[in-house]
Amino acid sequence: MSEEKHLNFIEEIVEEDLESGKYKSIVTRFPPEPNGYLHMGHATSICLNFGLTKKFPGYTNLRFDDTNPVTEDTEYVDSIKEDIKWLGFEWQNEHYASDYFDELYEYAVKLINKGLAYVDDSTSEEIASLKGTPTEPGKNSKYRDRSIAENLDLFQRMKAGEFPDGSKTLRARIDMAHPNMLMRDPVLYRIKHAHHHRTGDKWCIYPMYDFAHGQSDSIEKVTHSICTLEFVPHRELYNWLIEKLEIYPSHQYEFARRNLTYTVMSKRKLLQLVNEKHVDGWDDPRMPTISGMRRRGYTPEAIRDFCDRVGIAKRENVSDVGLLEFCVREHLNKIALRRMVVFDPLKVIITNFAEETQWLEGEDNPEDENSGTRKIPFGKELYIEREDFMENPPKKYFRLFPGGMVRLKYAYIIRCDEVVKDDSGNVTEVHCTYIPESRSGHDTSGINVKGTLHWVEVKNAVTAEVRLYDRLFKVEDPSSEEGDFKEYINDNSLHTVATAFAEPALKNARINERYQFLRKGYFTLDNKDTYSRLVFNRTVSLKDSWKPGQATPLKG
RNA sequence: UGAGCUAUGGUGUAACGGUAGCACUACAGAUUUUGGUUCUGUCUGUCUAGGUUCGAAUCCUAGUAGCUCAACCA
Repeated sequence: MSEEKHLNFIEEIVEEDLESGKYKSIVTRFPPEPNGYLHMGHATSICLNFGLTKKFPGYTNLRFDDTNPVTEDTEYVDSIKEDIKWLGFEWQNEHYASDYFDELYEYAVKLINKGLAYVDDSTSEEIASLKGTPTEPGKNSKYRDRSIAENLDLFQRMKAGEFPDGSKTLRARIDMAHPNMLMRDPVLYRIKHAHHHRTGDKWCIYPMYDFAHGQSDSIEKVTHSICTLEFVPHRELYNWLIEKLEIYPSHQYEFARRNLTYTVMSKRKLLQLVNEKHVDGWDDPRMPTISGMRRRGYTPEAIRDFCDRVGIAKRENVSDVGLLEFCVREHLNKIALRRMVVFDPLKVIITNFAEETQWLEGEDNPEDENSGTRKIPFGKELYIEREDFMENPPKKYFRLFPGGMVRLKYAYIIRCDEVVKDDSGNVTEVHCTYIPESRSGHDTSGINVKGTLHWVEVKNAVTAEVRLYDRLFKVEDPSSEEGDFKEYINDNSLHTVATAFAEPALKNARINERYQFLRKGYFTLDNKDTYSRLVFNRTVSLKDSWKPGQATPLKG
């Protein structure tokens, strides 16, 4: 009884409808248009629609809203299906609005017969100018009062291909003075002699969104048709058509689309980024697309968790991408294999260590009792991170400095004895001694050090390319800034480390496996560019709460 | 100058006439062989003005602000 259920407003509606007996079970649908790739905004909708029928009895369909053949393609159909599956959802039925073209045509004839639709010969410019404006009523088209017989004949001939593109439309006959502009005799059908990805050349007239979406919902007996806020004005037309057509009454509900800080979310803008080569493609790891996030190493669990935490409401919002990153870190912390990789090497010579390599053991994941261990080579010559050494450290510097001691993770405590520099004063090598009694797990030295560093043995190191991603934009909300959103692109959103040095266990890295490079962040193998070499994408950095002091950093 | 939608900390979201809560962020501390993780604590909020009520974030009225609508796109 003490269970807390923070239902969002749509779940509340569903719960009421179920409790009142209006429905025994519900039907929802995810209705993408196959003209682009899915992004984080779609993920919200997917989680909502599919989540509803996980929480309540019923099922969810996948339906492609493919009513505009000139922009749509099977390539997108395939990617959309892959993305939904990857996110972890299964649809009950796979439908296409184009499957209903025959029924839709009959619906149109029915409307004509009721005197509720007419064929208009006006050009699109004429239709636009007679439409009025939000503050002024529109005017009737001179074709508005054609006889039913003439409309029937004309519409049939439109279908038969007798007229060229754009020469005629079928319009609903509602009210040109209606305060809702969508009710001012909306276009229902237009002529397009275009090849459709599924129906081929069968049709040369295609229904508009408003004459396909709601009707498809109705045909599929969708109970709760959920869409975003910009469709609110369409609801009146949605209901009008269902009423006049006397078909199954699906109901439309609207929620606010999800925006994320430091990115853009409209298909149009994402397409621009792709076309103008600001990114590497739809699946560039910096893109907020599902495929981009997948390539970057985000997990479906993390994305679903994010959608849950962020919730659903009706007000405009821009969610903090930091929360998404939090969800990603939280999941990855539990599953990622720990490995050591040095990005910017500084050579360390352990002067009192033997020539032979010693193989040490390291746990794969301290957060997971069931995870295994791997062997790590330790030797006389090591690499540490250049930024982990400072000749003149600030206060509270836990890392290595002359005379200072640190632990090398999984290995020994070392003390820095000597710094070797080149002619221009850059540090080229650090000479250290190790404390033999300080081996990890067998430490009897009694020495306590503050810092623990990651490292890689030179002799057995494997090389890898590492790609470090940052936010795609410099400002939180590029779309709301002055001027073009592309002016705010972050030029440093990708930093490539051409040659990083990794411990040998990473030779066997597998696509889809997640790694935590100790003290560096979470990484995964790139799913495209890894053929003969290792390429890692940084999924997200580790949280870093250390604020460097005022001392000057090591140069070089 | 029409119609519609929305206003709760920095962000997102609860509270359904009865103690404004949760999460992220930020900050402080504890623990730590990752300056990670974990744990503890702190800061910050009901758009404005009236009204109804014993009591209002919630209901009413009027403002204000933001968003949407004039594609043969979805």
